[in-house]
Amino acid sequence: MNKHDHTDVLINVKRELPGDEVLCDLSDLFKIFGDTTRVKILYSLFESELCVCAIAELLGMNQSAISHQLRILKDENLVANRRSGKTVYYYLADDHVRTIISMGYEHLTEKRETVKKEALQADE
Amino acid sequence: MNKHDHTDVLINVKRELPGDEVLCDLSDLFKIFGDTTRVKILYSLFESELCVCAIAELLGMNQSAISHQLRILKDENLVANRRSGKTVYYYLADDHVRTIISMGYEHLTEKRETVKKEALQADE
DNA sequence: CTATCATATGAATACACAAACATATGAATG
DNA sequence: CATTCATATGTTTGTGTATTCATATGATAG
Repeated sequence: MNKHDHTDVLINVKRELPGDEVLCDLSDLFKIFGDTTRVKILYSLFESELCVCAIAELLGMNQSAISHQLRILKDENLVANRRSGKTVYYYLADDHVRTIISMGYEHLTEKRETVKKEALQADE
Repeated sequence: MNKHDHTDVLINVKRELPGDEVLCDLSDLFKIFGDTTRVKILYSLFESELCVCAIAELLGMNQSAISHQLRILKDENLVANRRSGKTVYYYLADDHVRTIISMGYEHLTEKRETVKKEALQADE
């Protein structure tokens, strides 16, 4: 073997790496959070449950667009809904949503601080 | 106003909702995790730092594809690298990566258990 | 049971982006 | 300094998907 060899390291890594299906499910989950509209919807529901047209009004978007996204969120068990007459109220189905988003938020703010620091150092 | 009105609720929601830019950055961050290849790379780095071709070998993919993804991960400050001669070793730059992924993983396992329970109930 | 409001769904379009291919940079070795 | 190995980058192509428009379902009131 002339080119450099990684079999030793890879043995350990492979052992700890979850199966393909799990990793796909994981990225599929994060894909849900990887859309501005969906994040906005979820964040809005932090405060209180909302009906579809309220969300549409809030985000300045089509009712249809919101409905489509809510369906995706519901299919992934991130939101649930209850019907009251003609209107349907959506709410967060899971506290993990809050945690996951907060975690991302924290990462962002730390990153921003780092950028600030670097800018200050560059000024000196 | 005949159609139903949400101004009251929306006032509160609007007050707590972060600005557009923050929410975009947030979804952009999650978008990074929303790709199987990138999740696999990140998960691999949980164990130990790895050079590009080791990752390529591990995932059975092009070196080019891996490089492109590593660049994206680096731009988002999720991984960093060090050079040792010809080879470049990548490693996790931030412990948030572990937390975020673990959080997603946890959500998934709970969801799986719910599905199992439902299946059991359906059997009865 | 018809009209209207609230939501859902189907189809079409437009855009983003991952992977592959080709090629460039960059470091070490003889 | 030319060659080879390791990685990076530019470009293209195909696929996935968010949004919109049009329309369907579902519920209530008169």
